[in-house]
Amino acid sequence: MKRNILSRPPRYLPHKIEEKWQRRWRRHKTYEPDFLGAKKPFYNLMMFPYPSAEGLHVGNMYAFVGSDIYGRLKRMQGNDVFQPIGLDGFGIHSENYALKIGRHPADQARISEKNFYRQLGMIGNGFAWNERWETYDPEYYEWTQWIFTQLFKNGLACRKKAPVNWCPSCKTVLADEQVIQEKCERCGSIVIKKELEQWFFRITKYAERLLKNLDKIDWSERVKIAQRNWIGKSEGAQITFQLVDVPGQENGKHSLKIFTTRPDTIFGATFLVISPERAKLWLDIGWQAPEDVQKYIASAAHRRNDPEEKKSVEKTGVFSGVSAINPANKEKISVWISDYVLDNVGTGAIMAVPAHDERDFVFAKKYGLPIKMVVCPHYPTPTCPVLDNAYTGEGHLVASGKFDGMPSEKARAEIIKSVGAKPITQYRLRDWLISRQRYWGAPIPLIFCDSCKIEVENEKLLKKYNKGEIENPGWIAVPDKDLPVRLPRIKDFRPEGTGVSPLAAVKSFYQTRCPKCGGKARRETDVSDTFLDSAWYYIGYLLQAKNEVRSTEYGSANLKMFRAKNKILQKWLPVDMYIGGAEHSVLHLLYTRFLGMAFHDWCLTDFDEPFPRFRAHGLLIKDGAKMSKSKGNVINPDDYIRAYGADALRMYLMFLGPFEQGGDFRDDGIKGITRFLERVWKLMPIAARIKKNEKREMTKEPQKVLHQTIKKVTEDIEGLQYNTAIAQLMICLNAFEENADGITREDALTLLKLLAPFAPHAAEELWQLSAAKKGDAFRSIHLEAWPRYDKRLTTEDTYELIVQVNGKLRGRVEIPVGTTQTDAEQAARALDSVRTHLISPPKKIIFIPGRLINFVV
RNA sequence: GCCGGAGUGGUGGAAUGGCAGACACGCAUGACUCAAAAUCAUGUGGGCGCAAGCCCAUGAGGGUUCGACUCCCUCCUCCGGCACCA
Repeated sequence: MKRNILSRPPRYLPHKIEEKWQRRWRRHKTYEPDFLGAKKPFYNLMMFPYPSAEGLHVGNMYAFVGSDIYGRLKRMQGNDVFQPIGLDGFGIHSENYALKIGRHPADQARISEKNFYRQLGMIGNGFAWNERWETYDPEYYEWTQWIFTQLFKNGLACRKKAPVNWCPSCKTVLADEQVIQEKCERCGSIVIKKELEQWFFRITKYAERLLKNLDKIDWSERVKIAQRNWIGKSEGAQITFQLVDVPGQENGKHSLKIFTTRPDTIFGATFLVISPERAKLWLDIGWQAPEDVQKYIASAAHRRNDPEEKKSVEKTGVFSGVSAINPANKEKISVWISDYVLDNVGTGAIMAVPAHDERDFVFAKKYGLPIKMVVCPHYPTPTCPVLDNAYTGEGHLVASGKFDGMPSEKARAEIIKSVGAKPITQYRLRDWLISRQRYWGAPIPLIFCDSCKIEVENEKLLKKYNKGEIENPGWIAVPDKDLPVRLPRIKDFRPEGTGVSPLAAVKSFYQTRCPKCGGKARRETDVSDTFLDSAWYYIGYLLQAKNEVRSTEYGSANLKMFRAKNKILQKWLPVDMYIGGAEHSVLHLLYTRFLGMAFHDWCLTDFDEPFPRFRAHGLLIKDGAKMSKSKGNVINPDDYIRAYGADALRMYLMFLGPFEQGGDFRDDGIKGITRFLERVWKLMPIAARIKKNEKREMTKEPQKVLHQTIKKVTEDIEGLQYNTAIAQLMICLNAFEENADGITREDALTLLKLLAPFAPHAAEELWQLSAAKKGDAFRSIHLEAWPRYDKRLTTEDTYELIVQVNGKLRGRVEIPVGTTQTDAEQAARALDSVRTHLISPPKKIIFIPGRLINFVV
């Protein structure tokens, strides 16, 4: 084989080799780990894509290649790498497209699937194809449903009536996390609030743990910060104010609880404000409010639901006529109703301290309410400034009775005690709204039985129910043996906007028997949020491990199945390296952590953080803007792969900027990579001429560069600094070409190994041509050992000393490593440029061995 | 408004507080060619200078330091996230 290339050096023709190696790798199961026998399991995961009909775009490829390079390094370093692939094809995103083009989502899924897998195969990643699966596969969503029933049985799923986000275009409710700047995450329509009864997952039960665990996981800092903000912990107090002047009621009969993080400012609380929703509740229980107040309450509620009006930041409000007593100073203050108070935060009521809260200040100014300063930033200077906006910082208390002079931080606890308030921790995080009134999703595996509900209404059970021991009366989980609840193929899958799923019109679907009493019962017809599908997929791949043990063989015995796979789960989980987009900071990544904790608490797994290490990749943009269909700047990798080959595109994508930062896709740079690969191609036959044992006198330079390259490429891949790793490979090639006679075959093969993660096909082809002997069984370069560097060769024995005068570069001298300051100084002074600038004797000499000498005059 | 990230040649981008602009793209000139493409060679931040060389330069302005792209403060611009969260 070697002789061949010597006589007729082959040209680099990517399309001739890439498909060949992709096929061969699959046939030889090059990237399939031995799940039970693996000695050093390494789970390398990249967020799986949702198969949009347009196909894989170059941004997906960017992320996948970045993950693959890391995985390939780990594999060559001797790990058993598992790098799965699948499709997140259930859910609104896929369904909306199907609706748009008028094709059934199930049919569209098959089409997209084929196209996606074709494209994913072309990019040259080391995927374990055997374990792939799709979230809409009934075998997959059987598990999704089983997890749902587990959440239900463990008290983490509950049905609640609450004001929820409703997308008028997608005609379904959405979780808080899926509302991006008041808009639907999928279609961009402005979301409105609707009061509906829905299924929720109790993620709030885990709020503190989700927050605290962030400290122990190794994640991109920006994602941790996003999660911290989203969970939004705030510590404060619940304070009770007695109400007076309630029409037709005795004073002191009613009270109002408010939440504040600044109890220290209570002496400055000059009025209270309640949300319009809260006020409406008062009306409902018989409050005789003046007519204008009633009017306001009705209009404010309307405003909140109007997509146009809700954008307004202008605060409106009305005096309720009711007053309250400030428990700190016993002053009588007015109670207002305003839309700037949110109903779902705290108690839906606040104490307004206009001097120390921006919003209260604006409101007080507008309605001429008193502003009383109680925290002074300049204490003990008695004069406090006249405020033209609120002072929200810390200081010392004034006008606060016996607390005068106390630092505000300290006063918080003291005042809580003195007014008999309750210290409380609040989270911004809300429960995860899981129901969707749509068709294309996993049906929620619950059944409602009227007669079982009535049972709850007997006295004994009712007591339990009231104590919170029985939840969701009448609702029963579909037993494991009846899973999956198959999504029927229906003709009319269009969402109606009536608040129910299209499945609610399918009698054969919802009519069923109660698993408990056997009576007539009705299935839940909503489907679950897509994010439930993706919240456990990392386990899903492992459940697929070794194709022969598929869930069908185990029937519906899911728990048993889980246990049967336990060895594999224990061996491979948690995920060693997870890479994905930062846009999932508070969506997928939060939900997955929540489920991970639940699994752990149910003793299904022995870890509570599924992704101890996560890195967010950057965004690939085009002409400074995000790639999107609407802008028409989405790039399909197919054309580029056809023209330049997958290897060139891979390397180009990785070369255009730091992986974690992203970059701008401009195709003029891809040529440089092609040139590089062609030069590597030409170098191999030259290097092959010299065998190891007849080693010529190796010039020191290229060998040094090679070992520096091993070091740099290894470290850079570990740190996801792919752009500089590629630059170093180029430097190495440049050095090799300059000394083409001095390099050996071994040197060239080492360079190939370093190139392998980036350009897997080209590296494989050249490796097989140059390294493999005729008749040998196929052994992929990607399973070869990663090169190690010789420390002696990465360090120099002389160096260029930088010579500065007053910090300005004046020259350099070559001196041996370890030269003393005196000798270095002497060498430096010998330079003409130093002599001209050193007009007077230096006051000070800074000498940094190995680097520079600086004469300060 | 708050919280992140970033601002460096014509372009993408390199630089543990120590040679600013690695590595590429592009461009220019030359070689090869009838010619072009490809390839190879050389040059390529700005200003002054025949040259050696000198000066200026990392969004703007200050500061710390012998020395700042890098650390600190103030401000401007862009990108991303959150947004009346009490």
